[in-house]
Amino acid sequence: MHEQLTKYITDRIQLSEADLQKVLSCFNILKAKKNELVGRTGEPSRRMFFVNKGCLRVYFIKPNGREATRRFAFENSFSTSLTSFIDGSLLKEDTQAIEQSELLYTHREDFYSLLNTIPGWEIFYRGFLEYAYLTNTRRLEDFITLNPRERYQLLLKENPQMVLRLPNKLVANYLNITQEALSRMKSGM
Amino acid sequence: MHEQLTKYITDRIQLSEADLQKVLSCFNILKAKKNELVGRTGEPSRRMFFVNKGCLRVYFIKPNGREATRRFAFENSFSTSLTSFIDGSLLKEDTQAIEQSELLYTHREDFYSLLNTIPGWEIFYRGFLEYAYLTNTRRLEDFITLNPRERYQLLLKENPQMVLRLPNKLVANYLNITQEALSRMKSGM
DNA sequence: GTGATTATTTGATCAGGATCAATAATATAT
DNA sequence: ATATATTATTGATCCTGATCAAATAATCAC
Repeated sequence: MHEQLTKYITDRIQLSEADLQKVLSCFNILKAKKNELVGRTGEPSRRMFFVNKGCLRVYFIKPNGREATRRFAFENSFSTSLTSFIDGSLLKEDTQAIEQSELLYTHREDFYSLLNTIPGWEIFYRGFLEYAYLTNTRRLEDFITLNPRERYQLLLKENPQMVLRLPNKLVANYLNITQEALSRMKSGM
Repeated sequence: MHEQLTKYITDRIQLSEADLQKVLSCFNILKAKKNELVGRTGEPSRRMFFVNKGCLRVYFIKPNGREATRRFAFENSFSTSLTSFIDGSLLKEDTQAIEQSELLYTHREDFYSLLNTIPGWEIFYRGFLEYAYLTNTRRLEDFITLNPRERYQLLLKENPQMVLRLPNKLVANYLNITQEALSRMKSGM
């Protein structure tokens, strides 16, 4: 059950067998049904998820009441509502399993205690933060430099599986365009 | 010369006097003239700046040849081209002193060696990364949820000194709108 | 201080994508 | 399997902010 997570971690940092077991013991299993929310706005629980199978979607509600997708997390990736995870505040986003999913999760408190007890874990978290920053920066840059059509073409080029795997509605939402506009783009107009 | 930096650091982490001196000794002084570039796209040098006085602007060139402002850094804040600082790659952005400025800087190599030699420094950097992530996330959210007019109004509300201090051209660029549009917004249409 | 450059304002036009509406296709539940 | 709900497509219209252009105003360099 923890093989994928083990590989993910040991690919990134070096840990003694004992420390690795200590880390793994902080992760619990959670099976989520399609469309189930595993994190809800306003909840105090901040969990860090690792996706074994399936897909998570983090989104928030815009002032106009519509949803805005923050990101997707597919197999073998970590996902959390990082803004709340960082400062311990209540969740400001929902996290939804958009497919039937198999997740591992650790509570914020356990995660942070690992930072103090396992030397390598600070490096792991640093790497996580750096990667999160890079990803975010790239996404912001895409919004600043590209129009909707160009954003779609970039996604298609760099993440074709996302376009294939997800319903139009979610792809459009992630690109911050209407599904009508995406539909027209796909049909090549 | 290092008083502001000392305060900035000691407000955030606890350091022995010896460690503090070790940190401070890594920072050099740089006076920059208005419009001078203190970091250029393609350069190998990755420096972390602390603004004692003046203002830095980080920007990159869009595919269409125009500039896009990543952020401004005013007095008492750190600034670096973080994407290159993180992975050691060549600079992908310019950093410009938009006013006559007084800067302290440390080289990436020195900064990273502090991470290994001074225990508290890892915490300092973690805080820096977390803050950078939060800032970036908020900015991305603004682009996703607000139209140009609303972005301007938000900036005016949350950062009025930025609108007052900077030329329209740069404010507009930061908001990713044309200066014509900003001019019309300011005149209240 | 004067000329030259750069920034701001104002006007006219245009286009991309949003919105609204209706239908068709899929997926879901019982 | 059928009914229901959700998602996708297509069409018509509209609106915001971009673009282009020209005139002023403000800065800068010498």
